[in-house]
Amino acid sequence: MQFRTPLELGLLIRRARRARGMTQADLARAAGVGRQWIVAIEAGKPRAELGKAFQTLAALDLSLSIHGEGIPEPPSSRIRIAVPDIEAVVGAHEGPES
Amino acid sequence: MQFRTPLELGLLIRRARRARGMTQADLARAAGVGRQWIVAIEAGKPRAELGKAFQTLAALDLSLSIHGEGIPEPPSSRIRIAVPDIEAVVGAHEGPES
DNA sequence: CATGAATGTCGCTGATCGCATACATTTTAG
DNA sequence: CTAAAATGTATGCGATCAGCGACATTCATG
Repeated sequence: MQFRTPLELGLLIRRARRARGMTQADLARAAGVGRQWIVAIEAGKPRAELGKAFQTLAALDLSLSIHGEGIPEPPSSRIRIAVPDIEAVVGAHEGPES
Repeated sequence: MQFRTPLELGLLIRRARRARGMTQADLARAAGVGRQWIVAIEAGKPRAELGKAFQTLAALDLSLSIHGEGIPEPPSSRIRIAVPDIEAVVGAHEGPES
């Protein structure tokens, strides 16, 4: 699921929290922040602390990923293809040289 | 590329910035923040403003995604399989009933 | 409808923010 | 090596934060 604003992040946090049957107070305790802060982040507060956002995502067992120019791709998505040495293959069919 | 801390985010921002040949001042201007803030975020400052982080990612044309319990998957990754109506299939081979 | 839980809001406080400017240090070119 | 550019650091400033406690409001559920 892609997102690009604090508001979208807040809505996603809320969905995930509810999917786990947690109250704002529960999540606040689990993330080590004030309940008020959860209220704010779910409402999309743009000036909230970045670090607490990470703590909250961790408390919800959510993982973030980023991608774009200059960001390495995970190896799992990089398909490795064995490229044969053409000369060697051809040579094998022609028998030893000269 | 997955990440879970402000420091990792900072390093990724730095890599993306350099991949684009931008200086911190360039990025600061593009993202609408002070150069000092770029220095801080790249260093992993945990109390930086969430909103400015989004602005910065946008300025670098980077996109964020999140996943975990309670987060909807993008439709493109959901493979749709047509499930045949077994009764109907069997019936077609047996001819009309009774 | 009644009640308790969950959620949103207010005012207060000490702490921190982010910007600007100036300066120090490191890196990059010539 | 030297000069310029890029990056990191320090100080001062007004503005905002996040937590707390107390309420107000909305949501469930019987």
